[in-house]
Amino acid sequence: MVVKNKTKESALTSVMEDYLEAIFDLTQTKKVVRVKDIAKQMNVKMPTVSSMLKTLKNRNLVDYEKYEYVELTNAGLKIGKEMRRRHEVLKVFLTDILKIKTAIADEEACKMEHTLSSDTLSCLTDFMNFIQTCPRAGESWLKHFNEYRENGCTPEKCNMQEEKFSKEFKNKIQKLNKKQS
Amino acid sequence: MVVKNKTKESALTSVMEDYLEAIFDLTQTKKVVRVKDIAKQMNVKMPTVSSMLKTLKNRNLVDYEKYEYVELTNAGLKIGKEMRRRHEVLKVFLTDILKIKTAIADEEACKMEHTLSSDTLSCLTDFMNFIQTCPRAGESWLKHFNEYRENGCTPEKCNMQEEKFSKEFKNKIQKLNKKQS
DNA sequence: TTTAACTATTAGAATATTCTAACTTTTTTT
DNA sequence: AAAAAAAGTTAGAATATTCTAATAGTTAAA
Repeated sequence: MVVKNKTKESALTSVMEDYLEAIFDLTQTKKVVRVKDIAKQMNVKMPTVSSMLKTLKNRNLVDYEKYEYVELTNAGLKIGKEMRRRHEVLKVFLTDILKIKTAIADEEACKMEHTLSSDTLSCLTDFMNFIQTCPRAGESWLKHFNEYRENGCTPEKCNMQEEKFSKEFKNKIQKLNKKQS
Repeated sequence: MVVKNKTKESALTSVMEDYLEAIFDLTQTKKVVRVKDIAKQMNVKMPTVSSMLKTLKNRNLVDYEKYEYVELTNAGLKIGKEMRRRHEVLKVFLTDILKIKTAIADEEACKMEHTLSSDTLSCLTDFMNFIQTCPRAGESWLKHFNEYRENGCTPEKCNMQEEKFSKEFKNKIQKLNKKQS
């Protein structure tokens, strides 16, 4: 009996990427990852997870045997981690620059992370780095952006004190720059 | 014989939105819109368009009779136009702020326009308005962002001359604020 | 250790989008 | 107007993702 190696070489779908990210996230939190956990995280039913695990296994992205724990292969880990990084970049932009609420920012980041090329994403991190570094921007500048949003138009308040960002914010952005780790 | 009104009330898929935007774009350029034009614009084959037109017709988003021209209904027009506006907002952000090349910006905008909520999108326009209005930002500030990208780190160049943006840029952003028109 | 409660799998169906191949209508050319 | 070309349609299949219902393993409790 001939058993074919069914590795598909076509591009991953964004749904597959979502599953890899979800599994990656779960391995950070839990000791072991199970079908049920993934189903909950992805907001789908268990049979859906079973079938996706088959797909991911065919592509050598997960190690999985029926009824056992789910583990990412190196290839799967790499993708899951990268999706997580993208998610974080977008989330920081949405929450810390655009001042969007965390819950919503998470949702939107989740959808955007698949659509943006890594080039665009690195432009965005550069932009955030720049905002953080440039003496003409700074924290008060962003604060004025908020006032601007709320009151309409008060840009004359943006005066010129040189100002840096908090260490927390800097660290946050710093981390986003690393592609591998 | 009973003929059901097959209007579906479930949410539009992003593919449907793409088609509506494509048809809207084509009506701006061409006198009449045909299946062939949509197929070209969407990069699909004609039968795919035929079948999508049926779907959109069932939802009362297009007026279409076999072999005739395609027209948007008011409902379809509204959606097509809104998708176009979203596309523009994102494209301006990508090209004018992040300095991404037009062709790539178009691609990415096309994918992002479906994923962002209108709240987030309006935060983004606010942000662009603010950058354009705030005396601490301005055109030279963005220029320094570019230098920053290329050379690594030269934010000390961001000094304090008050500076406004060109009228072209202002107009561009101004237009993006109107939701209806 | 047998039962009960979870957890997970298979089988089969539904939806959405796309394609190719074959056929039909419409338009243009000779 | 007949033939050729272009445009459009239908039918049928493929892929990806999801679901429900029914079944089967696994673990914990009595």
